[in-house]
Amino acid sequence: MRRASLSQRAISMQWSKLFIPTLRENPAEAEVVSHQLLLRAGYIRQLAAGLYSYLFLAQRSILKITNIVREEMDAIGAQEMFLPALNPAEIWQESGRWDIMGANMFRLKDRWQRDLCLGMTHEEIMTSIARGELRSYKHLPQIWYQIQTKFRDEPRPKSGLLRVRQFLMKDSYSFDMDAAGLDAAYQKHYAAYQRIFDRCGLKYTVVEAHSGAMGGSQSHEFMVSSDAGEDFVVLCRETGYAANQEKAVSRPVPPALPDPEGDLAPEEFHTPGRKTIAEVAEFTNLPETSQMKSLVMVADGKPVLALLRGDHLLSETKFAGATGAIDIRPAHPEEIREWFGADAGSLGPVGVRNMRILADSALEGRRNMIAGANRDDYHLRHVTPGEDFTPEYCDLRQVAAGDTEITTGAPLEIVKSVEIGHIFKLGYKYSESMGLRVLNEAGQEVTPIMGSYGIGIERILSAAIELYHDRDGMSLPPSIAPFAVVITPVNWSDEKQRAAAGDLYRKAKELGLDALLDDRDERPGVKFKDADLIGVPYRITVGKKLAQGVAEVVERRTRSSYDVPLEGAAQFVAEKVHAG
RNA sequence: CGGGGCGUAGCGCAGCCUGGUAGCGCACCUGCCUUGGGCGCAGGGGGUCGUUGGUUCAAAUCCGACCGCCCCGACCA
Repeated sequence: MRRASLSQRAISMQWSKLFIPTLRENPAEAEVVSHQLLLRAGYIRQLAAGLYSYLFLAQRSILKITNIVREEMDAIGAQEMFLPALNPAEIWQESGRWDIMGANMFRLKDRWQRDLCLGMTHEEIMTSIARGELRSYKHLPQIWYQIQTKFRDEPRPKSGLLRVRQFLMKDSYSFDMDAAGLDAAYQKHYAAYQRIFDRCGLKYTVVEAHSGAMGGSQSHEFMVSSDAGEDFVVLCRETGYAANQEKAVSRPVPPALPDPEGDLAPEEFHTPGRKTIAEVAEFTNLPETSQMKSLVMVADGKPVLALLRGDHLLSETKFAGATGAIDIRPAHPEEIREWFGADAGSLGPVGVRNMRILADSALEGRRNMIAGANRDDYHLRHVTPGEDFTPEYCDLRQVAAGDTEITTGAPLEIVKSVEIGHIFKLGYKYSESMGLRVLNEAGQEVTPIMGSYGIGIERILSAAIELYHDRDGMSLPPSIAPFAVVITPVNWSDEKQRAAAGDLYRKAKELGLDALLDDRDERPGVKFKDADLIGVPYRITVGKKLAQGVAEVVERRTRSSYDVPLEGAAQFVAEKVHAG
């Protein structure tokens, strides 16, 4: 006896009719967990390196994510647009990025041999729209966004959906009259991103990020800690300091041995075959912290000598920032030979005249260290910065394990992370180069200031899987899971269970839940395994307790199980889901 | 772009060294059976052995070239 109003509602999400190609074994090519599970759970299939088809489950999840993004972007007054992915070369040439992007940009020609490319981001297009239409301060501020496919010819696509050649990005762009306006737009995005990632159920950290060589005054990245990540984040639990390793600063561990006192002159000594810091340290019986590391870099074509404490690593990002150069590379061996008269392994700052010498701040105040002599197989002892050579001090080193917070000395952690969002203040880079001008109140032409804000849609899904999985599969947050609840009759050939499960399905739909009915005539084990694998947050099992009018609700993540009266089961789940 | 690994049925793999009928598990189809954690029995379908040259009477197997995919380093949502 069914209620007429309900019996009209068809069961549309019947597992037996859906395409959910789950795999019992992990495909061999998948290394990271999210990649393995996306394949195994039938979310995606690979077409080529860095190109994936999003099957039914992935698409449902992605739609949920984009809806959340859309709602929160709309809530800060951002306006959604849809821009061409296929772009003419000219617009990228205007900003200079046609050349800068190099091989990372997909390029093609049309039938008339005109150059085109596939968009990697949309600063140019957005700015070109703005310059054509925004004329007055009265038109500002504006925030425009899109959720669209981006193309990047990645040198190495990898890790499933984490690094691919075609992906979805929410990118927004703000236009303001002045820095204060940009601050406001930036803060709006910051807050919106927090709401978005909170709603997606992610655990994330907001870190200070490197903002690029041009005009970027401030930048934050939203990071999810994961071994599958490609970034390193430096965190301080005590002070709350959080920064990308590219930008992070720290107090280094003190030198293992105090420097010799006194005003000693550099003194050459023979170090046959000792090239690396470790070899020289062993040979001299002085720790790596007493060595001075000399790296020869080429910054925009000019040689620069970078000096670090022996145990420290150069941060190329910081080095680029310190030199102001765009193009950075280590010098070739022949160049080193030409400039120093010695090979890498015996290089040092003493006597170097023809290039800039940058020294990491950890060398400031040090005395009588070991450095290369610029003569093969020779080193110098008693080298003192500021006396034996004059460097420019700056922060050049990569924060290392064991370093402490720069002001308080509190311990730092270095955490591998996935970047899911990035906000940054562009400044005038595009508005300037592309000629966006508006009149201010005084009738003068001014250049609006811009911000740019991205979110990697697939990365939200991947990061959620990295964060929430166990031996049996995914356990996605209800907000982004393709289904919130699966109703599983243990024995489909049992008429009573079938009817009860159907009723539960309809009830769940009525309550606004994304429900799935597992109507397959499979063994219960198969159904349970599949439900666990695809990560449905709640399962209502209709089985042997049906006779007592009881269904079992299982929470995927905790494995908690609740015996609930049949009529109340859907409501029970709905409350759990809405409680977040 | 530098280094490493792998291409055999939808998935996971063996076979290759030592050339001679292409195999196993899972999945799939049919029937029976079973129904609270990938159940059992029986029968069955499915392969240009990545491509292409070469060696040979004969190549999945030996040699060369190419292509594709994965992983480690330089790039980024």
